[in-house]
Amino acid sequence: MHLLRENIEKTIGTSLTDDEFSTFSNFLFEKAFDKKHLLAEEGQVCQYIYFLLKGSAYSYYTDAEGEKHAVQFALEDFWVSDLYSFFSKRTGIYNAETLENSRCLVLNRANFETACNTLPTINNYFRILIQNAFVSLQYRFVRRQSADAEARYAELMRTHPAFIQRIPQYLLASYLGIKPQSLSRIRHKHP
Amino acid sequence: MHLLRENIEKTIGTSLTDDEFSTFSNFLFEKAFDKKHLLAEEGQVCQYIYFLLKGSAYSYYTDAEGEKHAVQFALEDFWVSDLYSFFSKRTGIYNAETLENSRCLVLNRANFETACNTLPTINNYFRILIQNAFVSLQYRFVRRQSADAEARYAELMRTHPAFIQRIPQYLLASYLGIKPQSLSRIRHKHP
DNA sequence: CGTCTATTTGAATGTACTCAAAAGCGGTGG
DNA sequence: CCACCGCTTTTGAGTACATTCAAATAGACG
Repeated sequence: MHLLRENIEKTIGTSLTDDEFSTFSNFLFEKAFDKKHLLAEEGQVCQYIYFLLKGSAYSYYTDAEGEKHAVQFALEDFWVSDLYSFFSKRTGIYNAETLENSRCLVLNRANFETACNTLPTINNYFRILIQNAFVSLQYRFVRRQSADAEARYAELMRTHPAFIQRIPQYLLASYLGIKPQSLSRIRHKHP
Repeated sequence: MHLLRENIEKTIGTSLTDDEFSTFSNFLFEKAFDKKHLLAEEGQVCQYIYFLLKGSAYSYYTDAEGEKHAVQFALEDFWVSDLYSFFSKRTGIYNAETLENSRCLVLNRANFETACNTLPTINNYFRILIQNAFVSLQYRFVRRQSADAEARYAELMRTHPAFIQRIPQYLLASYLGIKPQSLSRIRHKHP
């Protein structure tokens, strides 16, 4: 729980009062999930977002051929969900699932909206969080367009070494937009 | 100006009071720009975001080889800027420039922050705006990973016909992550 | 252990790229 | 007005990065 408080304070750049945080934390509940548990499912309207206290998870997109494409990885201190569905209330197009046994703080949409509308600090927190997510994704996108697989992998190693350690290779490949065979060849060249 | 008000009301799903809107509009000023005017420049900290009242603009990333990659197009009713730099206050890595002679509403960062911190409705507006931008970009990203150039172009035609009309082909190609020659070949096949 | 999943390696293939050049379009000035 | 210039689009031929298909090896889990 204090992991979330730290995350909020780090994100907005100021401390929370105990009161503010405790008000917000009443909107959340803690829950443990087994490995491979589906947190969000394509075809369902996604009702929750999850803050990882322990463990790991990822979200992915399944294309028409049934191929899965990793969208986001979440380790401790990350939020994960199908944000498309959560924000738009529409049928989900992504899946999210745990990679390890995990403990999460869970926030449902009604509470998310109430918190945003009644706690300016929290509204701010989520605005900044999503701003950061947006600029990160935009950068990942332009690198996907402009750099080859080898350079993108090198960049991932540099910026997210924890992913390389904890996420299986075929998912890292998918995240980079290549096939597991290609990533294996890249790793072979650069030990 | 009323274009912005409509955009806000459409985005947050409720109307603004005249008072709220007029308070917010005091943070903005209107400005005309010639075609090819740089709105945000790589290497500079980006101080403004621009809401297009008339005309068009786009943002792009320049890679190590000097190749330009279109990141976003903006027509009337769109915001455009280097959001990475604007939000983070860091040296910009994107450029933004007008494609036609344009009129914009300009919002500087200090005013953006003041507006977000003093006008809950506006904070909400920008949070939802960026949420929408995020989910759109995420979808564009997974389609980049999972669909070939032809399918991505067909999708762009369907979802953003106005882009096809008003944006030069070499920029559309770049936006799709392909070369102008390739887009030309795709268009040749599918008239 | 045995089975299932993940990773590695090899060879052939394909989508989009590069290089190259021609044709089309648009604006500018003589 | 049209001739010219620069920029955009088209078309052709050869190429490359990553893919597909295939199979062997390695690793994880019950």
